[in-house]
Amino acid sequence: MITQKEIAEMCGVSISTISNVLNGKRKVSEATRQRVLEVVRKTGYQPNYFAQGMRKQKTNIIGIIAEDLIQFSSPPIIERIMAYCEDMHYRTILINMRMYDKWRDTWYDDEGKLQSVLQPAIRELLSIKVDGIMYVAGHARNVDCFPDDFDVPAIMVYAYSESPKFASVVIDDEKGGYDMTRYLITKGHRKIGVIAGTADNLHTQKRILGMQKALYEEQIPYNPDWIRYGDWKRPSGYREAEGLIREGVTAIFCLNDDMAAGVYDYLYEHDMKAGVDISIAGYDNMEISEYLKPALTTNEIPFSEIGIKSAEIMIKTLTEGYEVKPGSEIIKVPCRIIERDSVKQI
Amino acid sequence: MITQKEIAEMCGVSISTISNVLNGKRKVSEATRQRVLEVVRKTGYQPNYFAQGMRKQKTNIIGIIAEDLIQFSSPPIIERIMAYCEDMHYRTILINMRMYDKWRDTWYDDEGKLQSVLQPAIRELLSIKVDGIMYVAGHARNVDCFPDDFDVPAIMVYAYSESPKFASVVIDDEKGGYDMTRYLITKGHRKIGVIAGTADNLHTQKRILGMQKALYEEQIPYNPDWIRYGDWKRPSGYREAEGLIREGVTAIFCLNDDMAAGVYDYLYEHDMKAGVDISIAGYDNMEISEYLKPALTTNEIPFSEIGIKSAEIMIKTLTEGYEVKPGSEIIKVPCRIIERDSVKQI
DNA sequence: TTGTAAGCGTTATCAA
DNA sequence: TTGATAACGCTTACAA
Repeated sequence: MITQKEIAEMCGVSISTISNVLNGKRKVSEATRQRVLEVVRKTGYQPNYFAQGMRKQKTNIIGIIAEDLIQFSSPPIIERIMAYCEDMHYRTILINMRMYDKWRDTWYDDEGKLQSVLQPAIRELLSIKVDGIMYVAGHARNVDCFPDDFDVPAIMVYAYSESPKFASVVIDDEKGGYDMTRYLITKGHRKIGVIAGTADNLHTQKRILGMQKALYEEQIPYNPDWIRYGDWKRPSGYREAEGLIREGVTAIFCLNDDMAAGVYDYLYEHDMKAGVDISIAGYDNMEISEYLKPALTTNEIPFSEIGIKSAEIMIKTLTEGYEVKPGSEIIKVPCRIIERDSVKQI
Repeated sequence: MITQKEIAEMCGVSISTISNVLNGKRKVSEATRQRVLEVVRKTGYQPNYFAQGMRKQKTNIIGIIAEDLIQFSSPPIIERIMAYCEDMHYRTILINMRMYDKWRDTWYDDEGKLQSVLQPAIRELLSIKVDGIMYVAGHARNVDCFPDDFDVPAIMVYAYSESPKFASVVIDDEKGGYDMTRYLITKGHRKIGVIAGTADNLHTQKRILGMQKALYEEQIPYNPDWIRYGDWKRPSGYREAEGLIREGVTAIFCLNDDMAAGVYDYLYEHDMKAGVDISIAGYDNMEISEYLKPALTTNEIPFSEIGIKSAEIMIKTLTEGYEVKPGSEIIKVPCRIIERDSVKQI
């Protein structure tokens, strides 16, 4: 690999001149400048990464730690972060902790497991001297990720930072629950059942809170019997559908699309049809929601916006020394209802 | 950040002793060894990445260039590559070219566009001095990626390398087409329609070739009228379904699940049912295939195996100086038929 | 406008 | 068994 020294020899100038041309730091005569650039281009010179990193403080690299690349939320978020950083001339480096591969469903709230892979990941990024770290969670919860005295700018993406020192970018679950409930009410529904995720989950809690607000505003009593808890998976949707239908609800709001698909399974088996015999709404706008029949009305999660927003904050912090105001920096990105054919007007 | 020099001072030894303890290269008295390790642990010393990289030739990093992280094939392949490398104590660094984001569907065969982002990506990895490069394509085709005189071990994943100097790990499309056709024949079908992808696509061509072989073996004439070309997207499945059904085929083999979903759309509209009125088979085993009703019988693409296999070859090349035998190194990983409810016995 | 030289943190070579 | 020192490629302060 060609070095500045070799270029200097070829051009008959000193190596600092080469460096100066390349970085445009000092006045260099136009003639030598052209000559140098010509040789640089011809030889395909690339600065040695390590030498540069060693010399400078900044690396212009932003480290991304993903809990799990396989989670459906991760690729679109990371894609946008990378795109934004690229536009701003920052490089990114991705560390995939592969939590699911390592521990299946058992890691969410096991601090020990998380820390055992997180700490090496952070150390690795620090030794690479990244300018900032973005933690991309697999789902919303409080994550205790960075110590309070962490001296590298860091952002929590798609989850809440335990420490108020770090900004979080999350979806607005409460508004999401509120909006969908209002939508169902607008469609004439007053007996609305819910198939929620696990009860201890933040998404679950906030969405139900939003629902309560919408019901209250319309003076519709909140009926706890109509709130059933699943486990985010399809069979639990199937399982809870029966009871809810027996209760006589006219609409079922599933807190994710997968459980909504489970409800569809139940309906299919009992010769019923979403949007005809009963109304179904989902959450996530996963690919499958467009393939269910009738297509599922659902709440789209704005992964792109989450990625962009979080990258924006990071770059702003880096370039303008933008400081996170303790406690105030939780950016909530709203979801968007995608109206399809599974909710009928009654 | 603490350095070897500081540790040396703390221990009252020279810095080369520290280095030797850390790398276990030379005999060091047990006493000093313990003392050094103690201080290292207490201070949380981390070797400076850049200094190390500058000094050593090897970095133990494998670079992954992804055409597009958003392609559904990419995350599972990359996940397995990362897992395998991690097990073998190699680090990975991922560059996402984001081809789709940049050019939508227009980049597949536009060498100029590809090279304009590929070359910087390769240069970046070379300047990081990665030990090897794995190119993860978004779909199968011949890719002209590395020059013949490329001196870093490189592997083409999920596509064919233009140059025989580099190993390729691909799916066995011909066998996939063959297997599914045989399966349909076993189920009693002799009039089998195909909704293929674009005609110039390698997946398309090889799968149809496999089908021909299976038909020939059973002495069933190949009827070109029953081969229709779509564009891999759902509406094209819908579009081609009609003609094929009019032709009186008893089964339709769709070369991806998305087009099979299009056929389902057509059936749904015409009050027909897959697995009852006609048999449908897909390809890919995308998530949706399990959600279609009746669930779609399809051919699963072994992303995990592709990832593992390619990573294995890379590590083997690196550690054993394993050399690619020109022309002979195309690893074909078989697909696996996932039998569901969309194909009936006749 | 250009060149010289120090220094970043590590490893490797050689000498002690 | 240990220590001094050169070298890796680059940036930058200072000298010319």
